[in-house]
Amino acid sequence: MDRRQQKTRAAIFAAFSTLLAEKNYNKITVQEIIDTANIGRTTFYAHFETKDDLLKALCEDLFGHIVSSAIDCTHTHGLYSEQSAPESVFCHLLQHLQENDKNIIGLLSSESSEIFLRYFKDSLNGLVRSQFVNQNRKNNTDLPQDFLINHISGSFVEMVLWWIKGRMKQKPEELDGYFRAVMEPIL
Amino acid sequence: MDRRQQKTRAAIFAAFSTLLAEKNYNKITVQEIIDTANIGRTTFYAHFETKDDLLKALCEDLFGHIVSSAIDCTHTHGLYSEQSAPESVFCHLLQHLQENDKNIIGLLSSESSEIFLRYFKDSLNGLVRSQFVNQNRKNNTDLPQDFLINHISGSFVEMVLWWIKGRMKQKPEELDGYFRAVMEPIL
DNA sequence: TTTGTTATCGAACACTTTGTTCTCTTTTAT
DNA sequence: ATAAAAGAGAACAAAGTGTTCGATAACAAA
Repeated sequence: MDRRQQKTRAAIFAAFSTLLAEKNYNKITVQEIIDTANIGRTTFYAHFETKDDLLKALCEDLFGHIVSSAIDCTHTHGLYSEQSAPESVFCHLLQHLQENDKNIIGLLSSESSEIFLRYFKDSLNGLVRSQFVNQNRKNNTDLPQDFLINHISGSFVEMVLWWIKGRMKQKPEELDGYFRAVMEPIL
Repeated sequence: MDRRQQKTRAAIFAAFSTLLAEKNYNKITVQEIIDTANIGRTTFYAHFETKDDLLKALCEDLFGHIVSSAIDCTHTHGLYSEQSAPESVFCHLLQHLQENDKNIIGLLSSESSEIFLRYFKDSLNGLVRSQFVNQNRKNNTDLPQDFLINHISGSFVEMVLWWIKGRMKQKPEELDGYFRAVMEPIL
């Protein structure tokens, strides 16, 4: 890929992230992104058709990365294989988040956090589902598997949001402990 | 309040809901709302300053209603007072939703469901919190109260979304059972 | 029924944003 | 060095925003 394209794409992503930290997604105009990224109008539209298109690309970049990193983790350990395993996927995800790679934290604490939260949950849902299938785990409850998967990814994502909004005072391991506690009957 | 105002307000809400069922919130223009509601341009702006303002008013109307109805319920029963009480607040909420009062279901299954989901969760959070304070319940876990409150309302709301997206195949009582099962360690 | 008040209407307004097209310049890979 | 590709910048029509104005109709209260 052309170096110029890479730079432009990065500049647009950066400008978009900056603006998202300042104001709501709906209020951000393409013109502002162009100005902040310091690029030509035509250039923006050569990369993305619309603002929504840009959002989608950013999310894929963000969560594709974080989830694929988590999948590597599941190859060695399951979702929560060992009772005392500190290397659980969830803990790994939390640590990854804390490092604030690609400024996911900034986006998840922005006014438009719901958007990213949904994307995050969808990605996570796929991850949890694949683990459920692989494990072929015996369901010790009579709850539908689909419900459980949704409950796990939903609760995790809501917890992450709570964590971030509360300025991330807990350590990832601590938060992982909370999650284990409330998920105890099903994990 | 003037009869004309009531009619106009209702017409705007109806038009807005209709449009939300068709397309994303971001894509809806004030002009479309005006046309669908079949009112004059000036009239719209006499009622609401912006589209966001309209959204806020609609949400307050929706969730103010549903939550206050749930609060009545908590006066007689706690959140989950009796082991076998079918009149739990959560069950009550689910039944209320199923009746589809004010078309909340339509909005929660729309493309812009995240927006309404957040509003719903915030309302619910207040409800759960007040119950926690009133009960002055002994915490059988060592988890922060704030975390628990967030976990309960978050999980509930995520469950509702799952329910609706899955075409609400379960009965409210059934779903309430699921919720009890996964909330077992803390409720 | 009459009267003063008020919501609604519709046209017009300046302004911003959008997405596209054009030509010209610069950068890149080979 | 050269051809291909990417970016800059100006200009454009189209659509949406939020406001102002005067005229009309519906309203509540006397």
